Amino acid sequence: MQVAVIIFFNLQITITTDYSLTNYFSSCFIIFAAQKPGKMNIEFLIKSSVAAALKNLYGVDLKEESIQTQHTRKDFEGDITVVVFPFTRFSKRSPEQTAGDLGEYLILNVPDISKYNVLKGFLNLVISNSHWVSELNEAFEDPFYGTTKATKDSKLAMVEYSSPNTNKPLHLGHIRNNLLGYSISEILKANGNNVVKTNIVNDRGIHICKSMFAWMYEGKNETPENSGKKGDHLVGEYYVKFDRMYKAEVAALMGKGLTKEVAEQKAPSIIGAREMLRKWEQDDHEIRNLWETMNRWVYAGFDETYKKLGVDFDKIYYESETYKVGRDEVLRGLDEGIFEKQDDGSVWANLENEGLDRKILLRSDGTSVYMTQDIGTAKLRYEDYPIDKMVYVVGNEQNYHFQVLAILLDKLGYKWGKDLYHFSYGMVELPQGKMKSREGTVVDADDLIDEMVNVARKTSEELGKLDEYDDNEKEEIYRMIALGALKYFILKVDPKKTMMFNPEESIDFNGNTGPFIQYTYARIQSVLRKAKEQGIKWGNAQREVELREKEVELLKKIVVFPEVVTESGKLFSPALIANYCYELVKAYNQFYHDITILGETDEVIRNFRLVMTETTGKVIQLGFSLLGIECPERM
RNA sequence: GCUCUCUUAGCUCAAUUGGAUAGAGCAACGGCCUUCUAAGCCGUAGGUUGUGGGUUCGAGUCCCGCAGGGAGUACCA
Repeated sequence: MQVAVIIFFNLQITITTDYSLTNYFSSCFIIFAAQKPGKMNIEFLIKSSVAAALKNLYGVDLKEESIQTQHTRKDFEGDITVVVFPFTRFSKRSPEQTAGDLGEYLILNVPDISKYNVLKGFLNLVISNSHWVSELNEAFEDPFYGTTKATKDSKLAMVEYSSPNTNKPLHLGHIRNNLLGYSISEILKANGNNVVKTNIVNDRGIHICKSMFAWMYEGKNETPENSGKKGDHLVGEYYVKFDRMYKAEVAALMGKGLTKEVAEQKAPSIIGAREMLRKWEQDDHEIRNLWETMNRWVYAGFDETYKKLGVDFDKIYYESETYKVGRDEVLRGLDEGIFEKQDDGSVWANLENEGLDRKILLRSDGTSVYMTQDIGTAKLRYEDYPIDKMVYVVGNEQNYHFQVLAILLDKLGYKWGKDLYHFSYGMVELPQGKMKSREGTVVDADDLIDEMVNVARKTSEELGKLDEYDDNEKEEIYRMIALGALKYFILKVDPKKTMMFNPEESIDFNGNTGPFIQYTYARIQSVLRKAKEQGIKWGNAQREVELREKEVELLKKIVVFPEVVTESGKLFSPALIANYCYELVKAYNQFYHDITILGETDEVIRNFRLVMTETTGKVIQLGFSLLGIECPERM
């Protein structure tokens, strides 16, 4: 039986006036996976034994959580290290002596500890091989090793990601968002949560009106069908055309002596687009039809890109369906005196008491802004689902927006308002700096994926390992490798950090890359295939098998996988999974290089190596599935 | 201006959240395929963790100052 207890820490109650980011958005979705009864995790066992030792030796009561352990560094002998500095105040002895006391106690009381040594204030414990082997057997037997299945009663997390505007195609920035959103969802699932993946499509607003305006004036009835262009790209072209038109008009007006500010308001194209937005909100037939048509083109394009990326959604919200709910909420807030109306008719929230500025909620012409619809969307979602945790995967440029959103929802009386979690990730930069559509430096998602596939094809053909496959199978493998490279490259870096994407260097398949890890997986499958061909059968390893150093290292890497899954769930970090997979694979390749598997004549040892090989493959696949990366059987 | 944030090897990133001698990959140089997939393995070289102080048994990590990047502060989304 497997039990998972999930506890939500609500960190905001203590402070009433401080609305700083840390209070709202520090990771407050903390998961505790309970130990399986009878199968005590070794670190926990050591912690409780240390606690008992401290009580016994020095008469102090310390909780297990306050005892620090870590994996012993490679340069020292041992597997698990207890940090004893904090205990010297109780022992009134030197760190070395204290560590020695504890070591003696542990070796007498914990059978799985075979040796210990002391260095300064560090007590290094050597765990017996038989313990590691029995953990390996558990991993070997469990097809979902390291993960916890959700039940009907598990907590429900809703994860919003992607959230495109419908006026232009997806680019590199969206790719990071989509990969993070998908991966975070998988990681939360693996930690025993129910997850609803959702997408809010920003299908209405001034941006799409700009594309519509340009299409009406310059479009000549161009459609995806008659032009052969992908729908989202076509609409994006008109957005760019609008921008050019607008810039030219502003320049012309400034030439006539208007100031920049006035010219920007008086340009005919922007007035036209605004008029379209106003008509749209009034349900004008002609405008609505054009809007529907152009959005339909865009969705067809997006679907293609999502499919290529391998991401999906359980529930899609459209801003056009939620903004009214938001507007009603704002008007209710106005009635209740939470918000205020300015003379020109615009509605504002005054957040000066919270240390922030005033924020507009409705324009003077009555139309909604981004914030308005986000209020409505949030309300609808909580009506539609019994959400325990709402996660927004949105770039850190919107930190302020989400800080304000949480406060507004709180002011509107929603108790969950302050529990919204903004999973704030860093921007993607190019060697030339930020991506700018006007300067043509945007890396288009479709182009990038196609380019990655081309490189994968070329590399694979040079290596010539897939020659006996037919073309369809080959293309499928090229696709897996290309996406493996792209996804791993992006997910291996800490989501919070700004990352650099160099299109040339990112298309590398050697070293710390997705294809290297996929390659190791393929290699493992090859060994297992050969074993089967030779009629070899393998099963649970014998506990008393003799182990070589590379084997122990690999073994220890395999069995920390569950810990990594838990940690990545707590920290919302696919990067932890990615970096773990790399370390695991590195350990496997060293083992593979130095030690024969099928060539081993001692059947007990050969069996152990096969169990370890198969389990490594499984863990790679499980880990990569949390990143949304597939593993080919051959490459 | 104000708020937030970042700065680790030539480049791209790690560092078990305050622990031991700061690690990988790429790039450079040298070695290993008659043996389970060389998209691999091994080695050499590369660092005053931007800078100055502070906190303590211990700081890349926490606090304060300075320098330099980035983001936000819109009737944009």
